[in-house]
Amino acid sequence: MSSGKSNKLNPTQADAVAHTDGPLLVLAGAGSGKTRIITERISYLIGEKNINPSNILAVTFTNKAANEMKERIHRLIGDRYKGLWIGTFHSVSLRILKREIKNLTGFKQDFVIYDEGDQIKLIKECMSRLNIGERTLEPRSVRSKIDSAKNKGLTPEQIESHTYNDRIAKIYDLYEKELRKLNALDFADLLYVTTNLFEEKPEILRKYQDLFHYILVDEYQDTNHMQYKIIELLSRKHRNVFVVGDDNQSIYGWRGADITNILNFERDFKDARVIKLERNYRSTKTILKAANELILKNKNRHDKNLWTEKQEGEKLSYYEARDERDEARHVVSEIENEISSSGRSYKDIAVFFRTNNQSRIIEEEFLRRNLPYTIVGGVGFYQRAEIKDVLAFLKVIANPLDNISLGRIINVPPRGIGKGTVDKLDEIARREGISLFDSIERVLNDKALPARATKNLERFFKMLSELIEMAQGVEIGKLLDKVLQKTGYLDLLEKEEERRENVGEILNLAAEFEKAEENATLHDFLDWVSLSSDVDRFNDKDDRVALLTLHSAKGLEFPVIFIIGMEENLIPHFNSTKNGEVEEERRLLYVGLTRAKEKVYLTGASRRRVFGKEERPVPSRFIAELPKELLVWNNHHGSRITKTRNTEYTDRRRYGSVSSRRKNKAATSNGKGYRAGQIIEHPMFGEGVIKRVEGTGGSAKITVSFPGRGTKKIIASYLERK
DNA sequence: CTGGACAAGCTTTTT
DNA sequence: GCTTGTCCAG
Repeated sequence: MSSGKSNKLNPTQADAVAHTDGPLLVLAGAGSGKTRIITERISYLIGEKNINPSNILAVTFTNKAANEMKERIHRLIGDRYKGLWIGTFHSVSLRILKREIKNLTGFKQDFVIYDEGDQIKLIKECMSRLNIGERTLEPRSVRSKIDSAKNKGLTPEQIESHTYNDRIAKIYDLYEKELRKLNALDFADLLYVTTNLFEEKPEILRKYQDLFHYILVDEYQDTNHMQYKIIELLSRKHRNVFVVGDDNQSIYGWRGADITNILNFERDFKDARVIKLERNYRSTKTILKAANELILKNKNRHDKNLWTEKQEGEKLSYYEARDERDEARHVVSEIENEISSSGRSYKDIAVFFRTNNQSRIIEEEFLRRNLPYTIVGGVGFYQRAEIKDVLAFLKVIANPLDNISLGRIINVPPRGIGKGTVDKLDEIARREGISLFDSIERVLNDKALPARATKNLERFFKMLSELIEMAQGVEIGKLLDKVLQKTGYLDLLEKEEERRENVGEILNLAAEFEKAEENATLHDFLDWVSLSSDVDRFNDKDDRVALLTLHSAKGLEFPVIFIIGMEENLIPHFNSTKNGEVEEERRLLYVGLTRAKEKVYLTGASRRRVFGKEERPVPSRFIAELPKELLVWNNHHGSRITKTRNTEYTDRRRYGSVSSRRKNKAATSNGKGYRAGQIIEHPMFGEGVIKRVEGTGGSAKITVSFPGRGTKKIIASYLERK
């Protein structure tokens, strides 16, 4: 990313930056200064060409990329950039919709955004209403089918007439109607409805066509059809589309990204120029050669050959571990090596994996050896139950029509409104065609429920009404505070350190948001949260090793990288080999390799537990596709590093059997060790039995079952041994 | 209505 | 193996 150290642009780069009018495709190989081209060009347009920043639209793939660009442009031209339209496709669309959606019938301006979880809940509801069992059709796959239809701009009727299952079309149809009723838009809607708006209201389209004299798109290879459509529509008047991308890094096909957008750019935009940036400023010759060689195996690509002036550099290392534990241990010991003998810092190093669940075992090993790390993504911050709960409260306050969120929190924390009551409310809401929220009021007026339920419901309704009233005019942080208190959510978390911290984090986010955005409303905050991702929160200033998926690694760079799980069925992933998507998997690995500046470590295991079953994986076909002479091959029998061998020997004994391993864990962690089955005492909960131990020492997370009080996750230092 | 025990299911990647 | 959903006793 920061390849812009060399202060002068090379001739090709300069050519792209100063390109005059008309469509231009910049095919920018990995590490060729892609971000720099865009930021320099925007600065050039504003600074040299005196273009008004509000006439420029720049679209990126992640919020992080957008923020980085903003910062860089600021550095180049100071405050003159203000007014520039910059953001992700989703956030730009949202901004347009917030202004214009009232012009479309059936939509309201104060809509909320539904994430994947909300979608699935709603789809389940639709399915049950259509009497379609979850066994015959998986809600998850229905969701992705609906999503991909929307990403292609297809209506329920259109997919019905296609080869699609007509049941999907029926669910899709009902789902859409429900979304409108709930006053909600899902992710795909943000793009889909924007295109519809442009197509149905030519005068609105014209307004934005007039506005955007210059349009720039980053990561063009990852655009889907709707995104293409938006760009195509908006650029019809001025025709100044400047897109930057690398077809070799297209890795979001599964999410509807359409690689033909970049492959057919010259066909879609007449008189388009194409500039290729083939000089890489990031990686050593060796790394680049390996990556080039690998990607050559793909057929579907623009021709492009990356080169560099950097030195040869070290060969890639490939280690075939005994099992996933040995793999983790190898990674950790190589990292320790890099730190002690090569003088690197933790933040110079990253570990990539194909699937999130691979991170757990690495994390355990890091904890054991006390290496600082951050996990980017994973069980995402925004996916955590407590965060979703808190946000659901806010969503209901912002939009009482939101049945899905209301359903989530109506009995959280438990307040005596059980399934029976909720079912009743649902029934009334459906029969009367009103929202769940309104049905509560109805029920209370009609006194249609048993006394106890009525009382509980009344209390809840009163509380919610008060909060809704309060929400007017009060700061988001304050409101959040009140919500936590009044709903009793804070009490619920009293003993849950980690969850409380997470809730604290959302309070921080609210405060930060309010500082950054003047006069921000609750709606603005919720929108912002909906469009934020965990990668956006990744902060590369802390001195920690980064643990992340290959997908989230895109756009980043590190001196040293590890790619673990180099096995068939992992990369290429099982699902891709079936679906003929191996080329995308190869690109994914290509993305991973080209993140490295100096050194690449690849690892795989010859045994691995998958779904709790012992498997014997085969090395990834991609290993064989890398030039042999650039790989240093090692396995766990090898004698390359005596240190590795020693740890392995002791570890084999240590992990020989579950029981000996547990004993050992308890015995080794200097008196603070815990193991499952042990009886402990907690100052609040009293005696309990340990169910699970994660990590070691005082900071270990211990899952304990307390008779009569449930299972809790507790930090070890809060416990007493019995 | 609540909590706990148990079973079933599932795991690709994310704006 | 872990998380989610379901069923049952209190």
